[in-house]
Amino acid sequence: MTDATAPTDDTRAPVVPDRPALEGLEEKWTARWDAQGTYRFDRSAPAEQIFAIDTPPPTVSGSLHIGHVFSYTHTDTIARYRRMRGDTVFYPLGWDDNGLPTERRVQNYFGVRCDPSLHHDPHFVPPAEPAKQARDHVAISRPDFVSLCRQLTVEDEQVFESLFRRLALSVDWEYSYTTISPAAVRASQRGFLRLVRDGHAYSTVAPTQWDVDFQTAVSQAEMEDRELPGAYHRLRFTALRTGADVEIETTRPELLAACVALVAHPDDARYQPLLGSEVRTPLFGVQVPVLAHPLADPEKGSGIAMVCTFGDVTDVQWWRELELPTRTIVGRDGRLLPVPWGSPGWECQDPATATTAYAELAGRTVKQAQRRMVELLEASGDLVGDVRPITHPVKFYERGERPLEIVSSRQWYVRTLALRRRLLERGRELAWHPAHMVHRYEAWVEGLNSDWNVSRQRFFGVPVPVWYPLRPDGTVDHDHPILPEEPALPVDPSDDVPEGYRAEQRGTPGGFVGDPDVLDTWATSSLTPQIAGRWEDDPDLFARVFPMSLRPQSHEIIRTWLFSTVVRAELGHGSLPWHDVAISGWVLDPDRKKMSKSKGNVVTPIDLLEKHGTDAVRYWAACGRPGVDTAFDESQMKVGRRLAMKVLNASKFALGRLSGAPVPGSEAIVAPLDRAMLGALSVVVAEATAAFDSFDYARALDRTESFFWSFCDDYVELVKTRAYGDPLDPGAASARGALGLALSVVLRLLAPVLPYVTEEVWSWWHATEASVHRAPWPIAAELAGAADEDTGALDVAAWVLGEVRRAKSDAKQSMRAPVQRLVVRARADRLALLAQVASDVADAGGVARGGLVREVLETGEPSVAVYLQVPAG
RNA sequence: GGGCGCUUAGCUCAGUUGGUCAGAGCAGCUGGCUUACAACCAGCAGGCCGUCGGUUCGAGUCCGGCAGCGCCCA
Repeated sequence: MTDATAPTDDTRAPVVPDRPALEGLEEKWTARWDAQGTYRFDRSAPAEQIFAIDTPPPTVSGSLHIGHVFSYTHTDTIARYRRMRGDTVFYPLGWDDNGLPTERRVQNYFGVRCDPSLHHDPHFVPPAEPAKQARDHVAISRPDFVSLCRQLTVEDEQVFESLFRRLALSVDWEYSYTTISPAAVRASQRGFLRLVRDGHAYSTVAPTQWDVDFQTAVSQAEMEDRELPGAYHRLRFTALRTGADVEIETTRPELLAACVALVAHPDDARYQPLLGSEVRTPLFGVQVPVLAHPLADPEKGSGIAMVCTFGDVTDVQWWRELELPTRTIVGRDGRLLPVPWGSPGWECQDPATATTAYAELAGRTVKQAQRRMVELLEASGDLVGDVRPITHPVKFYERGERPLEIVSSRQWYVRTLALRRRLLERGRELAWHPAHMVHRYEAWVEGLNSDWNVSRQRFFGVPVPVWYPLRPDGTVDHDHPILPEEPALPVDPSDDVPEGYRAEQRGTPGGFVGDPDVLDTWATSSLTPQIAGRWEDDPDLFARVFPMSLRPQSHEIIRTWLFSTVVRAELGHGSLPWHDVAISGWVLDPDRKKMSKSKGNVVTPIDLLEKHGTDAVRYWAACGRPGVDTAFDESQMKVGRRLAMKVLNASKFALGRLSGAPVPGSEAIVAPLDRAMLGALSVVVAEATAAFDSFDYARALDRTESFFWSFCDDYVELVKTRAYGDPLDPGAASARGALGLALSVVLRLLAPVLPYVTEEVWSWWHATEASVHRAPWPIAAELAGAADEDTGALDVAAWVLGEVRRAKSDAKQSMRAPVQRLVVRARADRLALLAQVASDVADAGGVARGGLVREVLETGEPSVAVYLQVPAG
């Protein structure tokens, strides 16, 4: 039979160490929890009983930092709370091994480079001495490269896992996953193929943001603006009809050869006569139309702009909406391509002149070409006036070093633009903590300007599971992709052969080629609920855990991880991926700057854990309000350590009073002081519970902690004399019962934040196999029989005791100094309360027998007069 | 340029429906070895709650302007 009011049936006579210590608790309990399966997920639980957490999989090739400790602690407090509330918590942790960071690490570590055109070599061994220079790296196939990536990430995962175990994350490690495991690749490819099947994904040639160093396409979510110096150059075009000059301003004169039109605002009177006519470009003598478009800003430069293939996203828009031709001159390596002047598409006034001029530019990087172009224009007299330096935002890949170029290339896209309205609705259905974070999501969805490009021209990642037929002439037929059957997944098209083909047909006319690309890492990470829940591989598990309960994450990846996960759940499952989202803030350095390696202000988490102890570091983390950026503050960890020590010592006192005689039940708790204390605790239980229910671990901790400190400072001092009395005395029995009950409740309230010290104390008076982390969360009913609703008795007692302490301190006396006479003047109702606790107050204050005097006060301020051994005044 | 958030004691921060809300901890100062705790305890001092205006009987608390900081987006 279970009894909600008696959750600690497994108590036993307390055995309290002589000198309790924090040292050694972490090793001891980490091992014990592991051995006992304390945090094991019970997969037989019904879905409605499961609390599933979609934990961020850390990038293991990145470095561990204090931000991990911070945000993962937040999640863990929630997990522990839900577990104590009786939920079956599904709390797996994955490792994100995908993507560029791992690739670069492997290249340098082994001295290799991936060449997707090569095939798997079963006898491959990495070079004994990795070459220093990238150009000397050994070229290997994608499967061999990926295998090296796996090899290295396994080691990295160990480092993370040991930190997280020490941090006491109550994860069930049996359910760990990696984003590059066959199961995750299978899920990712299956998800992609279903998007293709359902028409949510398509491939097309389109202008694409391109990083010229990484040689890959980049999605909108991976781009950022950086302020760079630039300059306006005023270029002179010539109107064909009149021969008049037409001056335009551009920050990218090197793209002049790619010019396909000029545009002006339709209402701009200056250029209305020109609209519909043609002008000739300087140097190359190309005829281009002058067109109208509202995006041309009359205020900017000369008010008329040059449209190129493609200088920026506005060029793309003009190209698309005005149906302009393309003149591609920037190659994928960021250098200017050769141009066949005079041939179709490159018609010009005088091909020989154009060729001569362009010869100065071809093969140069855009930056070099710009310098040379300026010289050429100056020489020809087509550069008008001086260049005007400006600072302007330029698009970069977030990991890149050179500005993105826009190139036309074939990519796979997921249709997100068409989904915008639905995604906004989904965002509003989610419960956001804190609520205002929904704005980040909405701003992002509303600002979407392209479908989600999921192709990446990388090697280590999930291969795009697609082949293409080769026509008899050897060209690729992209319109009839060959898709694998799901049971064949995972596949690597660079190595596997599609149904109906033979390996020898790869790359031959009439044969096939594999898609050389991999999927965007977010295309896989967006499926973490599906991967963790073993979607399709374990339908029973998946049905129980999906949609999940909670997504915890930080705010800077709302536009990437959160957004893409919502997209995939919507397109793949017609649901939200989770009900609640809890956003953690950042860890700032003491100067309120973002912590970063380049600033040298990063602290190694493991050192902190060793220096202050896990509970202390978790305390600091749990003080950081949900969603609020928090300063890194070691002094707060010291406070956490004091709190942990206090738990040990206060428990030693309380449990020391409980040994030797049976612990009284609620019915023995009769002293007004005790009942008032438990009444106050009852309020704290309600507040902490409400706070945790809304994912506010910080508030729950705040309430519990402030109760606990005043419990120690005031209540324990007030009750001490009774607690040391004969256990058979009713006053002593009441004190012992109250101490036991309060300690039990407080330990459980603190357990989510301080897992080690609370477990240690719990073990002093509970059965060996019991864990505070499996104990039921305290509820009001436990206290109901022993608590009085906020009578104020404890309040009055603490007030008078405080006055006594002040008097002794003012008199520079020891707190043990006896008090001859204590006169309390207050209203009658306060005095009535004081009467209930008078002996406790007198005992705690060292007041002589009969020395406590109460005087009723009709008006005026209440006061306490303290007469020490040597009467003052 | 648009959006969101922040601005309370030297420092880090609480203050949830407007009425003991002017608080906590740290740092500082002064005392105290007190049978849970000296890695401790007790006490003291500390602020026109960024600024200007508005609503109200009453405003850190609501509204608007401004300034500074941070982040997101253009």
